[in-house]
Amino acid sequence: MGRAPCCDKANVKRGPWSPEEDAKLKEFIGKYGTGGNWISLPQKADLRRCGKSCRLRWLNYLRPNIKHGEFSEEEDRIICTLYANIGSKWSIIASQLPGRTDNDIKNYWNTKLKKKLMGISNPSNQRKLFLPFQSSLQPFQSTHQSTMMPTLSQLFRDCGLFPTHVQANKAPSSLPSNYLCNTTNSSTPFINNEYYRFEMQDGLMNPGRFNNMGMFRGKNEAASCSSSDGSCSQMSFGNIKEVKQETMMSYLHQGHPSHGFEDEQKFILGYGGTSCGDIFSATGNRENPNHELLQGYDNNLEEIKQLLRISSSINNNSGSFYFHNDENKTNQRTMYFD
DNA sequence: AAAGGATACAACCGCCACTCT
DNA sequence: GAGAGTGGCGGTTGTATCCTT
Repeated sequence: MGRAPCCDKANVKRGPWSPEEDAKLKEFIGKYGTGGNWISLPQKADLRRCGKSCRLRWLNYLRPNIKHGEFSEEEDRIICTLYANIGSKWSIIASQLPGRTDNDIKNYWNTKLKKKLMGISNPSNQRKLFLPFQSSLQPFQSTHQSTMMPTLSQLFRDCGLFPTHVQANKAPSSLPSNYLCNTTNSSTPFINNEYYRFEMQDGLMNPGRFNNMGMFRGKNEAASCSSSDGSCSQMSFGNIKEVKQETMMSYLHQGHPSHGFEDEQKFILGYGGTSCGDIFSATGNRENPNHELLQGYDNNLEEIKQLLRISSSINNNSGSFYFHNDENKTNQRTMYFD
């Protein structure tokens, strides 16, 4: 037997509030306050409404100092930052935005902000994310490693991603085929038909919802999403990601199959290859010595972490980053979301 | 101009935690 | 300690409005 309803649903009005109802509620609370009991308030205020409905109407719409209308850039930033760190704790987020209600922020996130972040991810429309990477980044130089730089595995681990090693014959049968690299290229030194799954650590992000986060990178996937001028490469992660080692290593050793390694090594492929190889290293399978660093990204580490978290959050099925390098401005890189 | 789809936002629902008896 | 009552919260739905064809 379920619990009794908070009110007699047959005898309460539902749906949008009329101006008269608003006025009654406002007047009553203005005179008497809520009395610490929302359930009994409607009767006292002569409102045929559920107490919960009164509470919601007051908190979200009628109470003083409610801010309506457009969210500012600063508010966007705060919401993104907090969402990235604590998830959908709307009441906590609202507490950091005076005048905004949790409902407001939740609606704003679900209808606009999330799409805004996702929309700019499409490299084809070349819309920039809210924060372009524009800094004094140095081009990736695999021969100049610095032990001061964080490795990508560290970075991902900071964001709750960690690798677990899965043998091919133990790979789940439900593995979606489109995430497998079907290349038959056997010239790479790692053709063990091994898969790697990267999962989210519980607790860091919304537990349960993100518990199968992972990342992949492969010939096919990268080729399919590279920009036309070849200056854009991809690093992806999502819910169901199995990585074929062969695919990864082909990057490390051969470079991008469609663009060639030389052109992109210092900017993007170096980065992508780095990520794969470095994460592989956590399982003891790394062979390429030149993929250790996130060179040049140290100043933006927190931003990258934040973006990783946000992108993870807003992509239930798959997610991608695109690092775009403007060849005319060698120190400018832009990060796109998918 | 009309129809259908998309979007924005108010409101509702159900669960959980806390308090009181 | 148990159970009822209530507030608070996040997810979801309903609907008015806007946009596109």
